[in-house]
Amino acid sequence: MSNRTTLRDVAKATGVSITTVSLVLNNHPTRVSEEKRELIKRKANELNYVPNQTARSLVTKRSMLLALLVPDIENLFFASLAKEIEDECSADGYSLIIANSNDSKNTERQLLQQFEARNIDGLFLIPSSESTKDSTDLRSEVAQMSCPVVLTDRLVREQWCDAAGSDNYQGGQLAARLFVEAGHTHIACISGRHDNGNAEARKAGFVDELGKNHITIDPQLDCYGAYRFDGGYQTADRILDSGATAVFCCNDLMALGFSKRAEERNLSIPEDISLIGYDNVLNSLGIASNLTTIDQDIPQLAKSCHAYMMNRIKQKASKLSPAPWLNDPQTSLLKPKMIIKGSVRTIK
Amino acid sequence: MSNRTTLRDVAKATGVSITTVSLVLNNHPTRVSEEKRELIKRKANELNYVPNQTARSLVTKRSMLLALLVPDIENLFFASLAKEIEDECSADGYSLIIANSNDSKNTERQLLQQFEARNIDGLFLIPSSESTKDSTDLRSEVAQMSCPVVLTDRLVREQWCDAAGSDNYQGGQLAARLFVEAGHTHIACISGRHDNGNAEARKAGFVDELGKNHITIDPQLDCYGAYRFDGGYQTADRILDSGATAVFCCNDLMALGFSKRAEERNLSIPEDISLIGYDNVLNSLGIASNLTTIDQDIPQLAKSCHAYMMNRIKQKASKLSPAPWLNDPQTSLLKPKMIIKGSVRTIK
DNA sequence: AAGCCATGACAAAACGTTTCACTATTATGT
DNA sequence: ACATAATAGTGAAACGTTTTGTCATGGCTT
Repeated sequence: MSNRTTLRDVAKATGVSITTVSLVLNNHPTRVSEEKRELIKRKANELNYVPNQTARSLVTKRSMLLALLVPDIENLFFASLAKEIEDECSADGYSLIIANSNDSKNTERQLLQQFEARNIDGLFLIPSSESTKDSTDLRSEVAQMSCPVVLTDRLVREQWCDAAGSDNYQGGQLAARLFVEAGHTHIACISGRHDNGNAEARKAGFVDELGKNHITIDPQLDCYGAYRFDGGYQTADRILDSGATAVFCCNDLMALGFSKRAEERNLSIPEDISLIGYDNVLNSLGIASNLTTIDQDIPQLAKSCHAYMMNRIKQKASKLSPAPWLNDPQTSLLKPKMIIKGSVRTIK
Repeated sequence: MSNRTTLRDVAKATGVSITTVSLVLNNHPTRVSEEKRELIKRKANELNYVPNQTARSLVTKRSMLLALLVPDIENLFFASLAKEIEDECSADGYSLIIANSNDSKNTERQLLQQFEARNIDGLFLIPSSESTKDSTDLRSEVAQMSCPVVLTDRLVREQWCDAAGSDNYQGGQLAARLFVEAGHTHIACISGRHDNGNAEARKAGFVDELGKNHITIDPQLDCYGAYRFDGGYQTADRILDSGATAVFCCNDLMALGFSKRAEERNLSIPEDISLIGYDNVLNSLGIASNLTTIDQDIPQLAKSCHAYMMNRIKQKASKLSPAPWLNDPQTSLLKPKMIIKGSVRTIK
């Protein structure tokens, strides 16, 4: 509205200059008598003065606004990540714009422009699947931005800016090791054909680790599905008919679908077949489950990203080079954690 | 950063005034020769000029920024709503700030202030549970805002600003009617003790409609649980032991928990007991399910809210009264829709 | 030749802050 | 009594836009 209280109004009401009011309300170290100080604060309160962040941004060149670009806010993993990142940011006085790219490279590009126009102070970027496959376009778009960018969750092959994600390869290895230690040799895997690299890495780690133990996956049992309930449900029959004793699903929803089908066939987990999922997402969905799965520490991931961001923001304030956040890019890969529930049986 | 291209830069590069550049780039109807027009646009592009929305906001008094305050972004319902609202807004050139109140009245208040400071053009507000119960505080906070507010999804008893939600009472009635028509008379209900009024309304509609058909719910079978999987799972035994033939769960997750327990006891749905859920959320979660449930048309809800918002924004631009969006508040209640799957059996 | 209109373009104010450099007043030291 | 220093506070520029009112030019009408 037009009639919000401004510094000028407060100044007028207290009989001092705008400068003084500004100085006092921002608690700047300046010489103003205690009485005036009190008076100004009181009046500002009375008049319901709220500083105009827009005007402030214009002169300070800091908007106190960060942005998070997610491929799909309806995906619980991203929603949780968004929540955690927002918590981190607001603890530092920043607001967060959350926007959806719908995993489209095009929307992604448009949103980067929008963010730039809004003078955000930093961007947490979860690239679209397409951009993870070939990041050259994204890279040049990011280079045009005038604020730090931190690649979040989804890494790209080339390392050209700070990035924090989860070590999916190692997660796959963990799953493999658990199966091996439990004595399984006839093992299946359900992954997806098209993805952003994360699930791919899970499978690679799984397969490689099995290989180290001289176990190979029967190509018949190397299944692909959508990353949803159906993906597990539909491929279940093939695996259940094969006599495999263990299945690794590249995410929990597929594992849930798999177990549903197993149940329908009166097979039980883990008595008849062992199962490992990925993401540890079922409990957050409110679905009680005994699925052994692999957890990505989302709060920790948020912390890492946020830490990178704050560093770059500080650095930017001090340096003069054009895009200091593209120098010396850091990457951190969080260790995944096995969450042991009851879905893996030891074979003697 | 400091070195973004400004209007001045473009003006200098083309040898015209800042005014002219601004006029041309905004496609204002003004008299500028075609050659200059082209030249300006070309140069602006070359220099990668991006208008500074902050500066623009300061003078136009429109930030093109809307905000959405949700109680819990990790709740799929809100996540979907957020996505839909964002889509609506960005189609109009607005950006959306999504923030989490964690259902805390306190955080809610703080965020309202933040939004105000940022000169948002409008706020979609999903009140905290506490505020739905007693909205007097919220009301006065909203009255302090200088932008339109639209109450979203969660209504408050007093109608003091535009609001759009779903008719939960009617949803409960739908469930009751379906059971009645299917010939059920021994009916149970699982709801939650503490909520924001929405699930309460569902239950009230359910109970009232049953009453009209001279059916009452045995107090023994009027159960309360948390609004999660466990809520249904834990109360299941009591209901299953009672000989009830039908259960209405105030949300899908409780229904899922209930059916899990039933399955464990080798009872099947709907052969042994009929079940209705609420929210139609399982399929969006990627969980295939045969649960008959009640759907809230989220895209439509988003459209309604957005329509209210755009009207109020227009109105504000034209009127001079202090807070025109508090006059003549509109409320719209969307009709819920029964999604028939296979979880209700007809008793002959 | 004077008046008028259309065209093409611009200067300057305004938006609400922050911040730098500066002034006016009073107190202190000698 | 004078210089110096500390105290209390202010004026004005700057941030990058939008927008209003004005100006210069040249062609057309009378």
